[in-house]
Amino acid sequence: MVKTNKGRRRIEMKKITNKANLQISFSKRRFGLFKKATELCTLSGAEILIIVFSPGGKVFSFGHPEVKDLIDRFTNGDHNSVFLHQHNNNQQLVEVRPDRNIQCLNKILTEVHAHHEYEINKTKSLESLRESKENGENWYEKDVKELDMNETNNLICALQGMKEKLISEISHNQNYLGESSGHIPSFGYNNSEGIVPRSSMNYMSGYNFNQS
Amino acid sequence: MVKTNKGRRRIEMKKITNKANLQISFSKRRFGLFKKATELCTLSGAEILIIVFSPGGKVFSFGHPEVKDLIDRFTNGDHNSVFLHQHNNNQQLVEVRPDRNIQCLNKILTEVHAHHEYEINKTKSLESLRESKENGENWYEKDVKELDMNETNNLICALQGMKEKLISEISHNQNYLGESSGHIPSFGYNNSEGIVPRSSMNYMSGYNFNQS
DNA sequence: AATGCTATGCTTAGGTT
DNA sequence: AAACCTAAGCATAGCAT
Repeated sequence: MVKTNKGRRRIEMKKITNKANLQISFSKRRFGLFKKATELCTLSGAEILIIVFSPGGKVFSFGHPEVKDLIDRFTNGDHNSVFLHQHNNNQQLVEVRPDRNIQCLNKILTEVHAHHEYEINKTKSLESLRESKENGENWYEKDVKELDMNETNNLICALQGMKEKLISEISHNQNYLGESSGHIPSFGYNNSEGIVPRSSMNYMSGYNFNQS
Repeated sequence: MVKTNKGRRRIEMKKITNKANLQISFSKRRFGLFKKATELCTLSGAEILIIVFSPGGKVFSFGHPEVKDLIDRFTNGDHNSVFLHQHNNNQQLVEVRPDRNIQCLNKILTEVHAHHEYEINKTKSLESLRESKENGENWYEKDVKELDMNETNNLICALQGMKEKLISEISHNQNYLGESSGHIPSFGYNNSEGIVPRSSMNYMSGYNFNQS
């Protein structure tokens, strides 16, 4: 048995051209990345979300422990944020300004937060309309100009609340973050569903995952 | 000068109790994680988002290249998603079902996507109200019951569009994803602002970042 | 406290099975 | 192809400054 194994070799830090090598390397390194994240969570108690869009168009994600909690914490506190990025293949790492980053991250989470309020209002409105429908009313299906007096009153009543909400939004303008309460849409790791322990996989003696 | 350096030593994979060690280890490993992510991006062309909530309450994030693109891609395609997680400190990794994960991730991105349409509509409505205000009209500040005939017509006109939107939402129900177009809120790494090249930092000869 | 050092442990590129 | 093997390369724990 001739040993021709040369061990790991340094590779140039640029996109791998060989397609088979790229797939293998992606797979190994993705796992390595998630393992590092797991270790960081365990050792320091940090909470981490990772989303990886693979070159093959698949999506892999890592979340610990529940992103709902992460969003809550992010939304309520003030934080620093640092972006690291390798810039233009020029062998340098760059740092993005924390204040800019916090704006970026705040934006996405603000969208999520704000949208939830929108969802609540929409649900109420839809229920109100359905209720009318169940009561045999049909004014909401007519054009406004065709409504009779009673139906017009119904419309005006139903829309009164919306008008108030609209006006109140003028004063809120776009600062709708920070004072709403209630459920925030959550995603990520969830202890109560979807967890599949892999009994044959021991953390210390090796690891492998199906990419599915 | 006596060399007492014993080199790296294996540590137990559990939360570090010594607070100073924890901080140093977190800092080093967070950087290592982001470096691995950078390499994975460069080597395979993957696109990655990482958010880390530190034990100290800070938030660090990594994004490449722009999350807008990531959201677009995620929203339009079908993907597989794999969660890795160390479960209950029992030295095993677990895998979360891809179909559950995709639902979770879809949810958050759907929220973002849908909220943008809401934002567009809100902006239009607000502009319409401001326009009226600039024209010296003040019907929108009165209670509905106090409006005169002309003002009532204004209100009905302004609300006609909202009613139509509301009704159209009945048919859409909650399947508002997938057919909207236009700008999607974006965050993350952005080439055009906030990038701070660190001239003294060479990728090959070492690296360090301020945690800020 | 943040950075430098370095021996050791861990990751992984390329090969083999 | 998918899992295994091996040694070179890389990350980092503990210490020093």
